Amino acid sequence: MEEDNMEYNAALPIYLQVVTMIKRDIVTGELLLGAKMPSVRDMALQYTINPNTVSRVYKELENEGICFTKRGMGTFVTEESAKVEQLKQEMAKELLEQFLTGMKKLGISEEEAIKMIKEREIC
Amino acid sequence: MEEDNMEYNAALPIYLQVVTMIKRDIVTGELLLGAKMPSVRDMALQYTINPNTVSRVYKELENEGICFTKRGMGTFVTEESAKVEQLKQEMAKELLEQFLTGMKKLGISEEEAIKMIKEREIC
Amino acid sequence: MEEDNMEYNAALPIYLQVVTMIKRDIVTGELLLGAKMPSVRDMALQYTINPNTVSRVYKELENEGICFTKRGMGTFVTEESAKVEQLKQEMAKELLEQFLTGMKKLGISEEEAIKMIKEREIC
Amino acid sequence: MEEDNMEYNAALPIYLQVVTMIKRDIVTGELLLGAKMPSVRDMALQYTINPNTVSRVYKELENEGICFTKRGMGTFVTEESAKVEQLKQEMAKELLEQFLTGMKKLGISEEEAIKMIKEREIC
DNA sequence: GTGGTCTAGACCACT
DNA sequence: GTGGTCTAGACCACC
Repeated sequence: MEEDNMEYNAALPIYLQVVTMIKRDIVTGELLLGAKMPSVRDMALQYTINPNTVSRVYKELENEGICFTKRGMGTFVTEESAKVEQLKQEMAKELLEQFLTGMKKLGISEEEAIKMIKEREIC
Repeated sequence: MEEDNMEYNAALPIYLQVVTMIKRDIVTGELLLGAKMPSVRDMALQYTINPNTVSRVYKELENEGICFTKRGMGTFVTEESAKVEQLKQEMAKELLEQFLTGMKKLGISEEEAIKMIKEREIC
Repeated sequence: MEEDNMEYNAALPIYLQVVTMIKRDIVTGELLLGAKMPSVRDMALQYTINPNTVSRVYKELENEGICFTKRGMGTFVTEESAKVEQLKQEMAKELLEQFLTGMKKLGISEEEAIKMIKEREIC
Repeated sequence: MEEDNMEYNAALPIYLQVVTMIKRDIVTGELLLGAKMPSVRDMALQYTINPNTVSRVYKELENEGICFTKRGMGTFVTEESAKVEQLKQEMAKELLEQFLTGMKKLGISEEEAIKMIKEREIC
């Protein structure tokens, strides 16, 4: 989505931030199932990071079963739609937890939170 | 709440991040209406930031009508509960927007989001 | 066991060879459950490899659940004996497969292989 | 069997590794008794090694009585089946020793090793 | 061209 | 002291 001139959060390793961004692109369909991903060198330029850091990103994504590599061919998005669906659920759940804990810190219950969503819907 | 060993986001000025944390403490009641807030020096130690940055934080909070200063006495939380309630609504709304836009990016509608909250509630 | 002046097989990445050696040390009890492992820098000296390569070794072992890390404290062997037992079984199975496929290539059946083991036992 | 794109172990001289591969081919019958072996040049291409190295391989095989050379005709596999049988036993024994010492290192006895073979057989 | 690996050296946060 | 991360630059095997 927005790669260049990215500002990286100091609290989280760059490679994990890039992992998250790529995951989002896969879930949103910006990166299609089975699609070839940018080469290590290209992505290094896109995200203005070191190629080694990109390798780490790809390795992490591979460990999680989200990508796979063909030697000499490149790195590709998994072809299993179930994997992507699982990823979507995980990311949604994380968002939801952040939201509800944030609300709880403000002293707002889940019922009230749902009510706020619905009221907003009307506007 | 949790001041020390804080990790600051490079993308946002530190003073604004501290402002948010203090607002949250006021909304949750950790800092009561009319209560005396820590001295600039003490808060600088608590948050491990520069006293000048704390001054900026207090100035910002005063501008927003959340705090007021008595010369020679210190800085105090506003005594208007309406102000705090308004603050709570603002912060809640921001959380909600973040949540819903995040979900939208994942291709999840508000209805589905609400459903997820309710399902989670059961567990 | 034998770390220094090691000769590394060109066919397999060094980091995976070291991973295997460490696994063997854990299975044989040379590295006990929960024991502190050498620091990244020490192991780099022991195995005459780069500290970064050791980090990769430790990360791989952690991914496999064989080690865990305490920030600022070091890396430790897992405390779950079940994990070590599983590791032992995996390594034994690999040895067995290598043996039987090797024998098969020589035109020797499993029965004959077993017979050879038993006959050797007598000597 | 598989000559090209071979990966050679840095710990053992290449010529000895090739010797082992050819022995295996003789034992398995891939190279028949008395058969003419490839010319030094052809084998050099097959195994992507230097012709001098092939000469050394043939010399070693001749020393072990596995091959013989007819001047001007080429190199041939021995015609003595007893020699091949002996070779087979030697290679099998080496495999077996490797297997059992490996298992011993894992703390697994010969009886248990045999049991593992049998259990595997059932599957 | 592709990714995979290794080294060297640096800085960081945590204990 | 510990491991974690990042960069820079190199060489390799595979296609």
